[in-house]
Amino acid sequence: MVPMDEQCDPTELLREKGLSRTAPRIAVLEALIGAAAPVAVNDLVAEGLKMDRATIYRTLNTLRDKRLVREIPTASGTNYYEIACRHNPFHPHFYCTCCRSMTCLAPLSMESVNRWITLPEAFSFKNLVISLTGLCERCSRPCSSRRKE
Amino acid sequence: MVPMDEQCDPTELLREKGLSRTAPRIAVLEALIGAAAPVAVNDLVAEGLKMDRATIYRTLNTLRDKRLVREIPTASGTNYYEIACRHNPFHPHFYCTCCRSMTCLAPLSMESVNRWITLPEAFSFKNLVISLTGLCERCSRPCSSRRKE
DNA sequence: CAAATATTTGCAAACTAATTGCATTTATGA
DNA sequence: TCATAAATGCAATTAGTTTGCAAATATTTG
Repeated sequence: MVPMDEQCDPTELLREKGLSRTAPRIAVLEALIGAAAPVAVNDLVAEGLKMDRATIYRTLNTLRDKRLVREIPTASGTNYYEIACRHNPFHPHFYCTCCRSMTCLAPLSMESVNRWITLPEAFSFKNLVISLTGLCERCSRPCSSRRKE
Repeated sequence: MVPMDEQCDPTELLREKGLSRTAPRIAVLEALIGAAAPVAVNDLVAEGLKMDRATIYRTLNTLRDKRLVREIPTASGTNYYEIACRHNPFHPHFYCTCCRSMTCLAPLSMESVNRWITLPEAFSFKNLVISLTGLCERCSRPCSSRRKE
């Protein structure tokens, strides 16, 4: 949960990036700022976001391009999104293939990442994703008899 | 490109994992062993794999579950696959959002990964993916005027 | 080695996530 | 406040992947 202070004020974030402040954009940013972990578009709708799915997708793409949100793909085909302000520094994620929830792991400094991962020159880097998959605490308990793919 | 020796013989790999040796499974394994980088199902078909797409997807899922192949998701919604024998140790990938090609980066020892990424106990780990996105060498050249998303 | 059983494949249809075209609405800047 | 550019909603579409079921293939058993 990211505290909503001046660094994470939707209106301010949009202004800084030169994006127009529309109701949908502010609503999406607020939802992401209030989320405890990355969410999928379905989650946003389920949580009551009252706008067309196409608008949500377009908004998320815009915010991702401006680096206001991070996009985390999963092999199930669903992308997850989280706010990318300085109060939510880069970190790996854990995706539970059973309940399809995402958990944030401990933040990782970019220096340590750069120490281990080197990109050939001439490649222009844009984004990094580190994700683990498996079963979360709840779903790995023996009693739970759900999808274990 | 992985040399096709005894460690990477499709028939042998299937036997070790207790999977029946069917023509489609062998063909998919051969295609992956011969690939220089992770491929998507579309690539396999384009390269001449003569089997139903449903069978390719089912086969890849089976091989992934048995840890014979690694599955690498992308935010574009397409999954990529690579062989996971000992001649192809774990490594991060670079995905070019322009030409949609994947490049393998330098291998990373699991010890170093474990030094930086810790998973809470009670989570059962199954898979790790580290991927960078951006533009590859070719697509980042100024003359190329294609998708730069 | 042949028959019985279990597994896998191909085909068609279905499903999910995400994108797109276009008319309408909303935000911005003079 | 008005003119212009940008963003939204709706409906339709695309792309990737999965699923049910009958036919084919592999494995097991006698």
